[in-house]
Amino acid sequence: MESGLISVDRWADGSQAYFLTHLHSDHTKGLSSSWAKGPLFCSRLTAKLFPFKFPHFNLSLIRILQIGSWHTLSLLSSSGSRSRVQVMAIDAHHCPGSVMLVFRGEFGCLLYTGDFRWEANCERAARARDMLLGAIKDEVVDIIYLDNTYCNPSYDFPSRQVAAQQVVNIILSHPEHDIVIGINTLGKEDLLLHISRELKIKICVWPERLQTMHLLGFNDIFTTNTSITRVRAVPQYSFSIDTLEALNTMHPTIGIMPSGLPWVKKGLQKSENLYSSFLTSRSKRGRWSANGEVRSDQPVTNIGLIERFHEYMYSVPYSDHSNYAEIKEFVKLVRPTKLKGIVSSSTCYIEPMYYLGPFCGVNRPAQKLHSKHESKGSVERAEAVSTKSSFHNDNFEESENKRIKTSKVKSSGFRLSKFSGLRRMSRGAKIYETNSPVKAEKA
DNA sequence: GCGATCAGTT
DNA sequence: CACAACTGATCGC
Repeated sequence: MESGLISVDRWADGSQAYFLTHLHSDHTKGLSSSWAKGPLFCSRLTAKLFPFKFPHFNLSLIRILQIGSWHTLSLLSSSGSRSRVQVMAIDAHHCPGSVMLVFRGEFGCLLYTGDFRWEANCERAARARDMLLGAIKDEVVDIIYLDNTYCNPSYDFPSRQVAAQQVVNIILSHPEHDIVIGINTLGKEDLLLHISRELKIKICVWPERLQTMHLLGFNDIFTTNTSITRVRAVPQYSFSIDTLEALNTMHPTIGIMPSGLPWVKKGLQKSENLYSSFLTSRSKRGRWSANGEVRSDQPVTNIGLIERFHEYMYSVPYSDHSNYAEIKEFVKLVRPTKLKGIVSSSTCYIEPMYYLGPFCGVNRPAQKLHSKHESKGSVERAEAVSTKSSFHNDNFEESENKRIKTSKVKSSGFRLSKFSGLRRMSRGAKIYETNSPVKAEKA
């Protein structure tokens, strides 16, 4: 394999520059405290959090990318000549420190989103949007390496703002309960801040998480003292129905999982009314206890599901990844020549071009302005294609499921080692080789 | 002790 | 069941 490469969230040998979009463990697999393969570029905040995750990391290898500024690297091609590469980091709004990366060079212009949430109507998103448009205004983006986690029209869930308010409503409807919220080592801070602000209470976290909060600059909102607040965040992995049942033998407690499982809609495109609130239907069915819980006469603004899948446990669709509509908006904004997914999941991986191909194309500014008039028509055409596609996709998923079920049956009685082969593949990409056309591969 | 892989959790 | 993000066990060095 040729040398002279750039790697993003990928840590194999052979690159001259390594980029980290954010500090979640599925993007740092292969990174360690003893890292010595080359310079590592990341945002200032990621760099600040770095020693916490990798205590003895050689910090002299870290290069900070100023958000919104072009940085120029000079890489050595195999022929010995220098090749100039420019890179800009842009806020990805996924977790603290997370960025997307725009690369320019003789290979063209590439955009690596990392994990990202592209929410409209938020100041921070507007800044990122302006930055991105500024960065690519004179470019044609050849490839987006896309966070395609929820790149499927069936993934529909509300903004984090709305989901956070849903959490607050659940807490308000349980005035006598202790509240336990499952979170990971990084991310969902905004949710906790929202709760703290709305309810005017501190949030309890575990000691390491408090350190992280302090590093992030939140000094007065969080505590490790369980006795001064009824809202507590705990590591998601250590949080189960069993835990809650045990807690409930001491004191009434409910759990909230701000993450993502059951928003997958089954009959979504059917007559199922998107706007009929799950809350309402639940309370009609009497699944909510009577005393002061969420009432059915409140304004129905929640589109995503709040699911109470256990007496003590709620699931709220608070996601740090973009939903399908947001991904679509993003692709329409950038109009890349091509898309590649950076996530390939065990089941139902859909090639992003399958749905979003219609939104790719030339992104020259003149055409963007022009397209205003025609956008309606083109969107409608695209929707038609998309709808059609989803039919095929349903079939695809179904057959996938059948296939897996079949293999399950065939090997019943065994722990399926076959499954391990189907598990999530690691993310990241080697996105540039000098002296060769743009080339990418999943790790 | 370290890294990689696998298994299992919510 | 689905997913992202994570811990923990085990193996080879």
